[in-house]
Amino acid sequence: MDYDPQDIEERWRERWAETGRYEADPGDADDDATFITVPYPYPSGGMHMGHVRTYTVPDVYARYRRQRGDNVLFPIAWHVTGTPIIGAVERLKKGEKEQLSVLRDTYDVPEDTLQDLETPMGYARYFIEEHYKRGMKSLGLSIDWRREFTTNDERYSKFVTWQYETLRDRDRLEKGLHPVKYCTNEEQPVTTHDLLEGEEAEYQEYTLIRFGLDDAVVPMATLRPETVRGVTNAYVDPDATYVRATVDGETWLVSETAAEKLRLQAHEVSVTEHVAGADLVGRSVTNPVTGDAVPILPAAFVDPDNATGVVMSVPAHSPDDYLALQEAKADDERMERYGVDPDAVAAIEPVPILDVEGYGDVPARDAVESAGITASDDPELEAVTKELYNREFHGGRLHDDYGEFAGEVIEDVREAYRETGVEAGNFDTMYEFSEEVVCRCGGAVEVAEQDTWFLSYNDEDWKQATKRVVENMECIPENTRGEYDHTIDWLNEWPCIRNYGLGTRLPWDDDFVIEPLSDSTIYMAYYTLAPRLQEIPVGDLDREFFDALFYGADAVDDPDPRALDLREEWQYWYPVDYRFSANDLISNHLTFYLFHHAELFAESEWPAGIVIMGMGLLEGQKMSSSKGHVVLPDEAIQAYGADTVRFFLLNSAEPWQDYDWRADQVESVRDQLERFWNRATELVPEEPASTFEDDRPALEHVDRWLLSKLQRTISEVTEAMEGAETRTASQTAFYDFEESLRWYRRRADVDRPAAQWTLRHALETRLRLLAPFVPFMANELHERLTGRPAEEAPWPDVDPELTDRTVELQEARIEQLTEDVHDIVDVTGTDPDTVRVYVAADWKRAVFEAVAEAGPDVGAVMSEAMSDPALRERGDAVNDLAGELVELVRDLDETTVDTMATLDERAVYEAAAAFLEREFDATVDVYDEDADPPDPGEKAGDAVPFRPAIHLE
RNA sequence: GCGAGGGUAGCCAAGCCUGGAAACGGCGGCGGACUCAAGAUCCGCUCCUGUAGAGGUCCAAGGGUUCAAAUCCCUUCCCUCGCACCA
Repeated sequence: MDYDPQDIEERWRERWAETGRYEADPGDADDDATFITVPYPYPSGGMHMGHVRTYTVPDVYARYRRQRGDNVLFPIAWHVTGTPIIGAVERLKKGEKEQLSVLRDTYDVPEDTLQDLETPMGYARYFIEEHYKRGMKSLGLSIDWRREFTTNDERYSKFVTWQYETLRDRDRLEKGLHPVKYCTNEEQPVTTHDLLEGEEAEYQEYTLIRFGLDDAVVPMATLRPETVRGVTNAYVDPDATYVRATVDGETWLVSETAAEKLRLQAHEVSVTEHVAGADLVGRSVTNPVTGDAVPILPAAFVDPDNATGVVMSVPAHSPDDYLALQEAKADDERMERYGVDPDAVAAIEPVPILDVEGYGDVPARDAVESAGITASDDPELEAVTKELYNREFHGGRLHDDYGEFAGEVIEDVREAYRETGVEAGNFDTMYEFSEEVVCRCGGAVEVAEQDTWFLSYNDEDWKQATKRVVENMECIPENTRGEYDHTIDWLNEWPCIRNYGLGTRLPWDDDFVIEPLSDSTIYMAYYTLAPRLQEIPVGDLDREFFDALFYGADAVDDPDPRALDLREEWQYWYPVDYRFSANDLISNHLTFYLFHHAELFAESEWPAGIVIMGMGLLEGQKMSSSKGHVVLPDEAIQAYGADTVRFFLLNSAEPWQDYDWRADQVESVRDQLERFWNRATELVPEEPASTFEDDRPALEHVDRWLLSKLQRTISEVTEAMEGAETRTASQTAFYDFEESLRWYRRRADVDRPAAQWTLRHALETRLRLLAPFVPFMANELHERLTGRPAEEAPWPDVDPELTDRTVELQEARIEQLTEDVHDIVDVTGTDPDTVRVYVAADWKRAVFEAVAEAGPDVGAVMSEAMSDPALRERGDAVNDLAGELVELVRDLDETTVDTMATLDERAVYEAAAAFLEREFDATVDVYDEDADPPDPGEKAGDAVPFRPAIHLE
């Protein structure tokens, strides 16, 4: 019967759906409950091959644990919180070309369905049903479908509400100011998806150095606050409009636009007077740190729309400032026009504040001079500046007048220096974007500061508790452990609410919604409750209900019995044994997951393990739905079958390694599976027999060899699966054993009943090992072979009765001999009629015994051998041979060597003579070297134990 | 810059932790068997040299440790990913 994956797979899908095969419920207390999760998909688009492995790896592990007898729960749900889906719907409604192309071309959304996607939940629902669910079912994922939910469900919101109320009570939430993107036209915060320009823009935190001018503060914005001692002058744009304004009760002088920005950034601002930039030029301002008075000079390069519109000049360390100063000095006329005394300008000299290797006293001068730059419009200036800034930041050491910071490298102390200045009242802070940002409505977007709730991931005791979670957790691969610790150390407060989006409202202020990374930290617990929670009215799911559920009957005055009932269910499944996730989520989602479990649940419910998965490429390149560079699971399953897709994904790399979906490789996998299928069906009997154990025929040497290899396969596959090494496991069960089978078919008369029995036994075992990977094919064949699906059969155990080291070693000799004869045939280009094989003489054998006795040490072997008078005579020859044999034995364990010592080589080769005659179409004669054999090629003397001499005629 | 992971024969890729095989396997290529033929299947070969199972030169580059290094150490070059308030 031909391999027809579509037919086979469809039948199993139906069967699994009809029987609810993977629905898991709590069983007996002594059951082994295994709970496996994976981040729920975010259906802002369709599922493509990049997602497929993410869900297939945990499925394979789940199937493995089930075969090992565990009660396994593998659920899924849908993350619809936040703004991406809303953004996608907006773009669709506006008829954006790019968005329509992604939907129509990349994800094949039918034309008449597009309008259903015009509401957020309609959009989400389409991709959930038509892509994710359909794809997951096609792939045969062993999911308990009764437990699915979305994060927009009202009961889920009740659960998140409980979580955030609890966190607030425990002081893990705090209120504070936070920079947000704010559209000045729409007068509201916007997200990255709302932007027309500047999606890449970053928040830059400027330090404002509070220079003084009479009674007013002139805040100079800088990213390098430590250069404050090197300021020689200030610059304003003489043509721009500045204002005198009251800012938080003080008088400030800033550009007109800066005043507006300061107002957005939580300052009280009222403008009292407009001032022309030119009127400020020529006046002097006082440096708050040094107390020095420096002049304000005119400069056209000052941008009044950036930061405060007033900049300080540090000519010793800024190439721009250095050149601007040179230009000012060279243009007396211009200075005079603005009422600046040219002599005062001429007197300005750069003031160095740090030393940096590779530059002289005045690094900026060196930098521009060595690059041959003379004008501030030189295109090379930017690169030179960047280079200098970098060198100064990473290697610049501050001069002595920096007090406690003297001698320190900028990189290490900039932040501390800044804070000291802020505390002393000399510095302030202002945010600005790194580039221009424009809203889709056309309005300018500025940085605003808004009151926000934060999760206090910076709390030291919370960090410590989370580190204990990591300590007790299994990290796969192990080298990710440090990354969690690193993230915990570095994590700061996290703003956990947004102004809009789908999801749960902040319980005490429904203007805000809890953002996606914050509403998904403990939802694994919700899986254990989801189906039965449906029976409980939403109104009953209050704080008390969940307190009773998660903290027990004693936690509340009047516990709801339904909550206590659910508590048992939760406790049965929790903790999560393995969460399968992706590398880039360590620095946020996964660590949040650990934080919240550490805080909210007892140690016994903490995450037990996380498996990190690598990412997927398509034909060597990153997948991208916007470029259409994706493969949809449906297409691939249609073309190759789900088993092929699964096997390729699991077999081409270990879960934590990156993999590359390549059509030619996938095709080859499909061919391999087909070949396997064809071979297997030849062994399927007319009537399925449940077992052949009762009528096992007498086995021959080769049969025992294959069965012994099979035992080795079982133990290797099992060990690999325990470590979630799906590549090693599938490689071993499939390809490696295939190698053994190839040899077996060559060696054995496979029509014998014993061979048939052996092949069927091996097939049955292998189907069970492969069932997690290719469940459709493995179950089908196993059922045809034995009457029950592979997944109903237990995971194979190693049968010590069938493990036979001696047989394996014997067969290895025959393989070696065959290969050697082949080599000689190839090299000589002859076609022998006679193959003579000479087994090493007895004394050589004795040397091997000495090696086995003394171990891999030539000296020890020699003293052992020399005690034998017969060997002593042969002195040098024994020494040479001992060296050779020690080499041979070095890597082998003692049991193997001892077994080798008992091997009767002559008998082994003679038993294989018939095979060798077939193989080479020649007469094969086996002789003892020391029995005076016919030796036309004078080869017999070359024989060595386990390496017989060969002569071809 | 910081943190992580890499660079292995035409391509993909194992081995590296726990030094001791020109280095698993696949794809592609070449030759052969079977066949009317094609496909499938099977068997060889696929760094260089070689009419005897061998020798030579190799695992980004350069040094070092060692009797012995793809494997350990150092230096350099190159690639990928993350560095947040975004899922």
